[in-house]
Amino acid sequence: MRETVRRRLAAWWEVNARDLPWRFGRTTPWGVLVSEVMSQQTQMSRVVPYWTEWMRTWPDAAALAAASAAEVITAWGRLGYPRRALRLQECARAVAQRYDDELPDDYETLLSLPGVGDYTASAVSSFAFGRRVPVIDTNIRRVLSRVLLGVESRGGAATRTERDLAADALPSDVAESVVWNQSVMELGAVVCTAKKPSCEICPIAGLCAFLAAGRPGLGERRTRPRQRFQGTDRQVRGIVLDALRRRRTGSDASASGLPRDEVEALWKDHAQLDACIASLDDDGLIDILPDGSLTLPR
DNA sequence: TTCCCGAGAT
DNA sequence: ATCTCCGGAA
Repeated sequence: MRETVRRRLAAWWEVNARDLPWRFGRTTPWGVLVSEVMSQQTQMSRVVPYWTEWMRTWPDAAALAAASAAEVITAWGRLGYPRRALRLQECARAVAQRYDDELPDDYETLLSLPGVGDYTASAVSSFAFGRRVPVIDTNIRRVLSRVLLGVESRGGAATRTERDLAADALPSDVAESVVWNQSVMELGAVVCTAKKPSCEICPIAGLCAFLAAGRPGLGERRTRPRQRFQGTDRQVRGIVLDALRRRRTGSDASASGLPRDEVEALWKDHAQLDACIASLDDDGLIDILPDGSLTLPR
């Protein structure tokens, strides 16, 4: 049964895998790690152009380690969650210094790197190094839960049940385990999507417990109610950082920072603006100069 | 509104 | 276990 699922997904993967530039051995393990970090909570379609330009600029960890924070934050552009960019650079420095610019290949060591959590450590270990490791992301949780258990996965952190399921379902053959991880994840991203799964074109529809059960609970809210974006600190931080990025790339290149009055014009609520500036400073995403003007970090 | 190949702090 | 980090698009 599961063997049939595995075989059909592997065949489907051969034909339908998206041709992403970091797949099929066309980049280094470091390139795979960069793609995984950029992909955290971000759609692939948005990642591809950023990844391509990023890897052209900084082909390996040592190159990224030597860049300035301002360059890194600017190159991150509008990918979102810019702290990822700083952590990726911290990661690059750790790899360059501790591991002689060679990315470690085991889960535990990868997990110890900045910006690398459970998902990224297992994904890099599996996809870049061909290790047999269960990968658990939102897609794999959803697909395995639907196909094998017939129920929707819940939002939030992965449950013990889901971890056990992913470990149990992983093919014992090493090469097959890598294709399994990639094909299950890809199916979740392209076919077995959260809101409108395309069961009519799914290669394992006939084997799916969720479809057989009438897709119970499809479309129910799985995650906790999201914080509205308008008016949040996230929006304000984004506005401030975008202003600094655009100023840096503009012809009005800054030996000095963005003047205080121009900063205050970015957002009406100055209490919130000040709090956001303080948090950006805490995160190391901006520098506050003595005159109160702002710049990207040196 | 929800989701997107999550991580880190509390 | 829950919260906060961006931004784009369905």
